[in-house]
Amino acid sequence: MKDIIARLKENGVTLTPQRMAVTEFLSRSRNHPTVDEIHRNIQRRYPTMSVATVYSTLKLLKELGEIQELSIRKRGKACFDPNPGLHHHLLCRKCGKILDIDFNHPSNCPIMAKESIDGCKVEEVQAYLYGICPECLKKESDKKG
Amino acid sequence: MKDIIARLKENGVTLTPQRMAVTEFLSRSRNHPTVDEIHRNIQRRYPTMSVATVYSTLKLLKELGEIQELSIRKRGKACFDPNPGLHHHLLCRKCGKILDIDFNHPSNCPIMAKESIDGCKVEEVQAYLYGICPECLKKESDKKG
DNA sequence: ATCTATATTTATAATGATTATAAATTAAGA
DNA sequence: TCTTAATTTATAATCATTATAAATATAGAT
Ligand SMILES: [Mn+2]
Ligand SMILES: [Mn+2]
Ligand SMILES: [Zn+2]
Ligand SMILES: [Zn+2]
Repeated sequence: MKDIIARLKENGVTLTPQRMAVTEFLSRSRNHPTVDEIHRNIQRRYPTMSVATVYSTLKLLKELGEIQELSIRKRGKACFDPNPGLHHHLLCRKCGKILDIDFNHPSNCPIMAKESIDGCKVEEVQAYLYGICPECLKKESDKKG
Repeated sequence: MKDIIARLKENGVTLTPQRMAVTEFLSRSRNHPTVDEIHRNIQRRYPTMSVATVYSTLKLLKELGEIQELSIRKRGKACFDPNPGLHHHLLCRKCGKILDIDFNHPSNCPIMAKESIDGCKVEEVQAYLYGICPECLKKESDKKG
């Protein structure tokens, strides 16, 4: 958190209260919030906060490599990940939660090698899995006995 | 092609000229066309073809597992893949082409194992890579000498 | 072949997340 | 404090997709 703020300053970013609020909210976040969720949460303490500013701040943070954007909800809202590092995600079809999928060794997953695949230069990877999360699987098996 | 038609019949699908046209166009396709591209191409021979029917036919083919939909162009148009089997894709940032990325052995890529990862039941996988295709890489290196 | 009920297609409007715009406000530096 | 540039805000525009309802086509029965 402190780090992000420091890096933003280094990059000459004006640290407005709105930008601080978005950055702070995201870095606290353990899930992958949407623009709406971010906006609503900040508005509770900062009623004049506009959704346009949330968009612009997220764009800024993304361009600086501090966060990443996920398009896992195909035509739905984008979600934002305070962790910009390469990892995969699973969208649970029962509860809608988005889980981090980490292959403990990047070497286990060839698309995490980045660099070059099939003669293509690979600059970004988004791997989206769709299925059912452990919690929902448990609920299902409990119901069935 | 003949196979798809046969399977559609088996599933009790009414084979209208419009549905035939979409199915035929897709199965001929070696790339990953958008709704627009499909519509425009069919309209040349079938001027009354509506875009709504392209949408509805694609939905049908997808539900029957004959094609798959890609959301690799994040907030842009969806593209459709006549090959419903699991494989990855790369979107070239220079030319916009979408390439198939095939790891020759599915065992090389753990997210192709499907079944279960990290206690999650995995039902679908979409791996989107972003970068530069071999053709565009060549053009770049040619320019530089 | 004709009729009828059902399914499909078509044109059109509605949706909804995101982006663009321009006026109002704020921040930074002189 | 004053001035200029950057940022925020409210609002409108965009655009792929989905919903709707009337028109048309299909399939099965007569
Ligand atoms: Mn994540
Ligand atoms: Mn493909
Ligand atoms: Zn779940
Ligand atoms: Zn290319």
